[in-house]
Amino acid sequence: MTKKRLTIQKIKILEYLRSVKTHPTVETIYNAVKKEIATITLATVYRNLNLLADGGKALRLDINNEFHFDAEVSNHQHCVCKDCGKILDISQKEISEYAMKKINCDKFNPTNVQIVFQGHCKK
Amino acid sequence: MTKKRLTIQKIKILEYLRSVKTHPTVETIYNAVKKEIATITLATVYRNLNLLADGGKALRLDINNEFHFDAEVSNHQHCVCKDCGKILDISQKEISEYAMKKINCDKFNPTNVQIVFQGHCKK
DNA sequence: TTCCTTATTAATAATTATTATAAATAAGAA
DNA sequence: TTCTTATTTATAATAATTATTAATAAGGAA
Repeated sequence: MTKKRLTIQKIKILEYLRSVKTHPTVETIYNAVKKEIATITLATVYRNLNLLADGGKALRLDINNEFHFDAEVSNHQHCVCKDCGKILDISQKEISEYAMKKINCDKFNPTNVQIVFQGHCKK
Repeated sequence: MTKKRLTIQKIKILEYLRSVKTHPTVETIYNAVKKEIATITLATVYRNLNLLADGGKALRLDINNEFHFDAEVSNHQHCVCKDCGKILDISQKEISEYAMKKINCDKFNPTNVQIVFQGHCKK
């Protein structure tokens, strides 16, 4: 029962994350928020992003061996280019819904799906 | 056109990976193969696993912020427990097939999907 | 408002995962 | 067997993430 406190660090981080439609890394978010809170540290950004993810207010994507965050938590999917690493959004709810509806595993209780298409982006 | 050479390191790594149905990390694979090739190094294991993944002979899964490898490359899905990090296999081809059939993005050419269910394992 | 408790932050160090480098080794063709 | 060079080993370097601790500040109580 630890009571959470609302800090400007939390506010600015979420504010930034909601303002972009990219899927920024912690480093990118850190650099952006630093413009408003000059003393903020990477550890603070990490901590708050993890809190957001744990609280269901953001997605934490494990892509290209680093974390990417996304404030859009509704059913959508991602495409990752094997060549350049770029991440694209897809919004076809039916794909995620189908997966959640069909999955059948007695040893596991699924709460959500992450669907990542791999391939090549047409530049 | 670099001609690949078949080394015992490559052979033993793939052999081990095919012998397990878990989703070992590089470290785990390294420790296992080390029992047969005492002088093998982590870098060699990394290099060969990445070659396997690039060659389509293994899956490289970005889970819990580290790589997990899987010699089973056919259409299957994974479940990751948010509590203990355990990875379970699901084999419902229709789920991946549906995703590949439905995806519609003019900016991207998908070659495969990785579907990861998140939730809680029933211990 | 002021005071108090303690969650949170900043600053820093430590850890962990992964990749790079260069000399030594060994596949496989000649 | 010899030769070329891809691969390995050993090691160092890098990059991402987490841990530690004293200082700060959120928010409830007086």
